[in-house]
Amino acid sequence: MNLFTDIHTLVIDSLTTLVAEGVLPEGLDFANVAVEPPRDAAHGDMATNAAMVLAKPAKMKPRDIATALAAKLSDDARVIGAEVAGPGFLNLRLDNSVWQDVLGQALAAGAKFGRSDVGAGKRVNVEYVSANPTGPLHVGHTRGAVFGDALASLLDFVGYDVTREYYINDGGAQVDVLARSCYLRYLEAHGQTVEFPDGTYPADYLKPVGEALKEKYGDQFVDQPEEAWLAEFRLFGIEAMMDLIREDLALLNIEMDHFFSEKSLYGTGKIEDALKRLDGKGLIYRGVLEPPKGKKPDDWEPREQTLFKSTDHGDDVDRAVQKSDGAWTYFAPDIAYHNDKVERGFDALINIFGADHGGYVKRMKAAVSALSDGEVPLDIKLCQLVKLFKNGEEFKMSKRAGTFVTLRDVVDAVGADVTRFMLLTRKNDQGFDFDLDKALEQSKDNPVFYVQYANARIHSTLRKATEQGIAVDVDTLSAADLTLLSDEAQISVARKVAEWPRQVEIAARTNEPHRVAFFLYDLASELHGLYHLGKSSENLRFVNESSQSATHANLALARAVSVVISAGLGILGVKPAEEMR
RNA sequence: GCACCCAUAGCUCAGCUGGAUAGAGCGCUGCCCUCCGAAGGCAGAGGCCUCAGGUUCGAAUCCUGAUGGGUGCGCCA
Repeated sequence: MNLFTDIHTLVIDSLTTLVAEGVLPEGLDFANVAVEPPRDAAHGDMATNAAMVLAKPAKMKPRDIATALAAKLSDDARVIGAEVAGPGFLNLRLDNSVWQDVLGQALAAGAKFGRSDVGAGKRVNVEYVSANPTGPLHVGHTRGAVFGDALASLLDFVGYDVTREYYINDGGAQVDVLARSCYLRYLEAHGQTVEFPDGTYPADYLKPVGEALKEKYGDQFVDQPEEAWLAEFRLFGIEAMMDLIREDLALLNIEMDHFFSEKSLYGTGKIEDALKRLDGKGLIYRGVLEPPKGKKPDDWEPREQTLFKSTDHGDDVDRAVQKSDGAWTYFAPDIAYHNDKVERGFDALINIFGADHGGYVKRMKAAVSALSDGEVPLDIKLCQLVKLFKNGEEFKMSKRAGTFVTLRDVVDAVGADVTRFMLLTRKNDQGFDFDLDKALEQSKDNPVFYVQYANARIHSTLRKATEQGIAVDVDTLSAADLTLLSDEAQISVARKVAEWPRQVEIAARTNEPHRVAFFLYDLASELHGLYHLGKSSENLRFVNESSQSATHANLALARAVSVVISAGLGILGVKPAEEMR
């Protein structure tokens, strides 16, 4: 299915034969032998570095190895040229039929084209968003939400068994603050004038919660002390906020498989169990932490508390799991939560954090490493900050000034598809300036539009063909004589299509969905280019009046491109457009 | 003070885990609609990949150290 792995296999087989024949010495390690598309198409279709990698261990000249390998590879029908170049590269030229075959495969596989089993059904847990249940999602959360979701889809595409998970921080002091803020709105709903002291949330989105509380409880808590209503209001508030958050996620078509409650870890022995597990490995001890350097802690005094020896697993300092008064730190339930993930049997864990949580990476990795004895890898992807721009000016976020830019604001402004694509057209660890005006522009400057346009063009062409009485269904196109696609421009597009399975694999291996977005842009560019060549040469026109068989072949090519664009956009969570409006 | 991330064209960014002459969009200079959507295409100019060392056949990519920017850093959440 993946042409590159096929050729890689061919190269390795040929090398093995050369060893058997005594041309190459025994015991060579072929692990570093790579087969890649050369950067410059003039160098051929594929290139291998085998000769250079093996030259030293084999104690031979690279060019001698390359020459021997070239002779072997030329025996394969697919290889029509093998040239030694530069320091010892071996450039392979493949028969056009190779690319034409791939198009046939793409049409036959449809939406499945590019899927693979490299994930081997391994269970991966992708935790993302995990915003505190104290309000709607804002721009900062949006990037992590989109990134995590696309990554999950990507991993699913290459054969992992993926669980999308959200950790609800409903156990700490911030939900008490929420409860108090809800109470103030509740009083307000009863006609009182309220003020929001420091340490409460004055936000408008709690007004309806206040109303709902009034609806539910009437005035029974109006003059009551905090103990009377805190627990109830907290529960109610969290539920309301999670509803809000779920709605926000739905705006971006994100649906979680599992919501995990921090609260469920308390009073159930889960935290104790997790720490016992660490203790059993000798990683829990009583001790005193060094004061933090740099900042001048005015109220610092050394106190003995329970610590996790995270330095044994790569952290810079050991971390407290229990405060000196015996209460759990924030880290303790986090350990328990990840212990739970390990116990649920996941083969790999991925967490998506905002840049502001960069400081927790080491300790979380240390915890998972310790809990799973290094068996379960935890990859943490940090999403850097998003700055919003409109009319060339930056939108500053400030809760106090009330300029709180929500996820909903962004989606309202540019739509879910644009939001998703734009945020994914960037490496996660790169900061992002999101220009809302540009995102709405319908031009080449806007990658979403450009890719969508390519797909719409294909469908427009297919519609046009249908109007002319030409059959464009998949069966007809699959039966087309693809050998007619022999022009370099057509083969070039086919090459790009053939690259898709490889690109998804790379993207999945590196946990980098942005690679998919960039690939789609390139593919769209190929398509636009070929389309315009049709203006000058008739046989490159998708609909060719003088030859029905050429038309079918061209439309097969176009449809194969569409198949890949649809699949790629599917991974990114963007709906492929069949026409532009 | 410490940790993590980033530094590539005037601007915004890619660069397939070490490969050949470092790519794309915008902007700039030109060209291309009697034609399946010009909402596009083609071409040109533009680079000491921040700097200095190191590793090797080979470095934008890996290591060390600077410099500049970002994000964090107690028993907070």
